[in-house]
Amino acid sequence: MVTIQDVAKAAGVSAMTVSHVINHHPHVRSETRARVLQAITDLDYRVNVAARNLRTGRTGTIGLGVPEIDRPYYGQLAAEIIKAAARHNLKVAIEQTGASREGELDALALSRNRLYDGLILSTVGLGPADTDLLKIDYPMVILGERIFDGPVDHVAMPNVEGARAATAHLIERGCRRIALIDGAPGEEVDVSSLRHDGYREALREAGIPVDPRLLVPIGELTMEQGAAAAQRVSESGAGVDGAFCVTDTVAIGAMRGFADAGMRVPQDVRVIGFDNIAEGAYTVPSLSSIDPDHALMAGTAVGFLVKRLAEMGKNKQVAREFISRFSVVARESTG
Amino acid sequence: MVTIQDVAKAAGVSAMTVSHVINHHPHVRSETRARVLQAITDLDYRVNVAARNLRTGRTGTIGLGVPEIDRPYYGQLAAEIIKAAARHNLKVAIEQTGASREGELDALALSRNRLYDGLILSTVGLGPADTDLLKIDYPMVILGERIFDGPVDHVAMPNVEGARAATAHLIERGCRRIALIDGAPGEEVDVSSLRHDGYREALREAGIPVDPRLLVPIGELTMEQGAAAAQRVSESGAGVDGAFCVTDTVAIGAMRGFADAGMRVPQDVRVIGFDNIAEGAYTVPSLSSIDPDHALMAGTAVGFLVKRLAEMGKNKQVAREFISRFSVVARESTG
DNA sequence: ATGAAAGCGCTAACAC
DNA sequence: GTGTTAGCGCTTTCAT
Repeated sequence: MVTIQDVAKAAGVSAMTVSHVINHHPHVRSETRARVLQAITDLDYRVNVAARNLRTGRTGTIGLGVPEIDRPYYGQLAAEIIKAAARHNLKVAIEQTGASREGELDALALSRNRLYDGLILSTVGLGPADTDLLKIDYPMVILGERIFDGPVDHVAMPNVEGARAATAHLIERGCRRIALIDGAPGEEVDVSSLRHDGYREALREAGIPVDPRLLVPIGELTMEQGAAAAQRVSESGAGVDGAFCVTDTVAIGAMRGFADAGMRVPQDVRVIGFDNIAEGAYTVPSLSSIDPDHALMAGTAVGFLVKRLAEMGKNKQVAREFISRFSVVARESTG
Repeated sequence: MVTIQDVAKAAGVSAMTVSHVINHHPHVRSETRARVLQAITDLDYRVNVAARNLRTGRTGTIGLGVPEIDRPYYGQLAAEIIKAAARHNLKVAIEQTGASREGELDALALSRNRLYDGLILSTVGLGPADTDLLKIDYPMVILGERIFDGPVDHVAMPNVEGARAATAHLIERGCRRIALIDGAPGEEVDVSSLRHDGYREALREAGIPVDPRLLVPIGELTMEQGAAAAQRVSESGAGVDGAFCVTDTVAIGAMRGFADAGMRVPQDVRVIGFDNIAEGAYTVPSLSSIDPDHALMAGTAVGFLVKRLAEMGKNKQVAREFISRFSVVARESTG
């Protein structure tokens, strides 16, 4: 293995000078720099990342904690985050939390190992009760929900407003018996309950009462459970004519479930989701959705983290917060 | 920061003993071990991973190079690989190669930085011409295609056989004018050309001539291009009554394209894909596919890599190779 | 503009 | 079963 010493010897300088060249420090004569660069090329020298890490305390890698990387929404988010991180010369390691509080706490615990320079954590299981656990001196950005008051950076979706707009969109299209297919209510203030609030707001504004028979909670936000929920509400005799699904994944499942129940989308029942995953444009019928601008969220989250990294050791700054914009994407499923 | 020395002092032993305890070395008196563990707990000690890396030359992280993590197939593969790696206490960092030869070469180049202990690379752009570039002394597993003769481990799909079975399935269901929607032919022996071969074999076995008008190459294996291709072949007057799509993603797009062209699936045209991504079970109609057993492939790839890691420094072993099994998943799209 | 010294925290090799 | 020594490759500090 070629070390910085070998390069120094070959270039007739000290290891320090080689280090200066590698790290683009200014005070190196250009003639010296050229000699060093030549030696680096000749010997095919590569910095030993582990040694640099030990010395600098940085690893050049950030962690990304998501429920499961194979869910389309998180895959698309991860793709954007990896690209944004690359612009800052940061690598991204993926942790799968399994959408559980325990998994998310495990991801948090990693921070203490200083395996990564920072962590972007997409929470769905943690709640306000866990605020204290987030009070760690470690660069971290919580992604997805805005549920903690603690001094931690957030990049959030416009959950309530987006859900209200989605529901209002169905109402505009003539729906009056709108089902809400969302996560089972828990004690945590999570994505489902925020979108649940938006649904209720839109109904109230339109003067439509909430019918409990149209509230269909599911245990997991999967296509499978979305399909089962749609079938259940179709056959319940509640007279459903629209469905707001808490995520696109659930919505795609729901469209499948309605088809199985003999309901046509959008003629018999209109369906809208949330997230605007890429697949939604290609389903039959194509899926209307709320687009929270993934790329903007991903870029902002990485930007927040990079700022935190730069601030390490300095006085703690106030928590940054960003709530993404959204737009209603009307496609065939609400046509 | 608490170091191993601090723990040693607190426990009244040497740093070496603490190290032995941490690394589960056998020859430590259980009474001593207990004292050390107590000190670790009391001080909330964490190993400094960077220091350990420098000393051992291992990082505990492997790289996974995929075209794009937001494509369902790669997301599902990555999820399995992360789980399999976790069983060996390995973290996974994701590199996106953009499905280009350059991106894949970049991922390969990372090996020289020794940033990861090894690399699992899902190739779609590299070809036999790049064999020499793979002759590096670095633990690596090529995933997805079996196209190199070099001394590098492979985990491959049954591409030709799977494609033949998919096409044969369409023929069984009565199709005679079967379109092939696959990647544009290049010089590389890539996934498309292998599945192309399988398609031709099945037609030959059934005595059906290949009609060039039914061969629809696309530039990128996306839903968008799948949709465009389906529309094109529908409107070409070639009388298509079936379509084998090189991936499920393309097939989902193709079903959309057929719908846009006024063709009903499966009544007017039957469609089958390849990969059996989770979404295929929930499309309307649900998508028939070839299931190459992702979990088995992922587990085998990680297993190969772990074996290579264990062999580092020893004599080079012969390249391992594994070709996954497959099954035909018949759903509504070929009903 | 360049370099000498020191040491980041850990563990392999060996001694006892 | 436990401890001593040495050093992994790099960069911070400070000197010149």
